[in-house]
Amino acid sequence: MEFLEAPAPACGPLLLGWTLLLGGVGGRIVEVEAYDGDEASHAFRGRTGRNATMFGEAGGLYVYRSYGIHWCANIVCGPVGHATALLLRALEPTHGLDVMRARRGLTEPAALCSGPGKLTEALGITREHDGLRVDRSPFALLPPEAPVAWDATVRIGITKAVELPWRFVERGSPWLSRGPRRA
DNA sequence: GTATTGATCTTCT
DNA sequence: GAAGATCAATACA
Repeated sequence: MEFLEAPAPACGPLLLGWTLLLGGVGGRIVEVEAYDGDEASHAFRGRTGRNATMFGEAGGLYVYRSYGIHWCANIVCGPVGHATALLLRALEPTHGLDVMRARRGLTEPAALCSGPGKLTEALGITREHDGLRVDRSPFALLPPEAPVAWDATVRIGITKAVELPWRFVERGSPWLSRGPRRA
């Protein structure tokens, strides 16, 4: 996990293929977005109550409420105080499929974790997990078994700094979030 | 198939 | 008081 000490845009491709588990439930990371001091970052205007976790150690989990309905989870990168993080946008479900299906009320595996709000619901991530480390219980972060081929595209769902190519996806993965357009 | 909108709440201005 | 790193349902072609 030493690679997380770098700013998020450099960490992004390296995080693809890792397996994130919460209580033994989760999957391979196939889509992330980097935020690093740009206008779309929650930390753009400095430290606040909400984004305090982003200013902490690399490997921490920054969880926030999105649109009043969903939770979104980031893995904090960079040196302490840099406030750079990777938004988890999609997982390939590999562990605890039955649990995730029950939480999401679905039978369709392709829709279990194909979006930031979906994967937090599937894993059961909430505000309680804000500030916890992804490499310690109840979380686990397992390295990729093989190198991952990836592409960089523009980020999704934001209104500022739209042009930065800071969305990283596993090439050809069928588990990606939908977004306005595919990569 | 694509486009539009409602749900619902925390945070910051 | 407005905006927002979303999702799912509905409306239209």
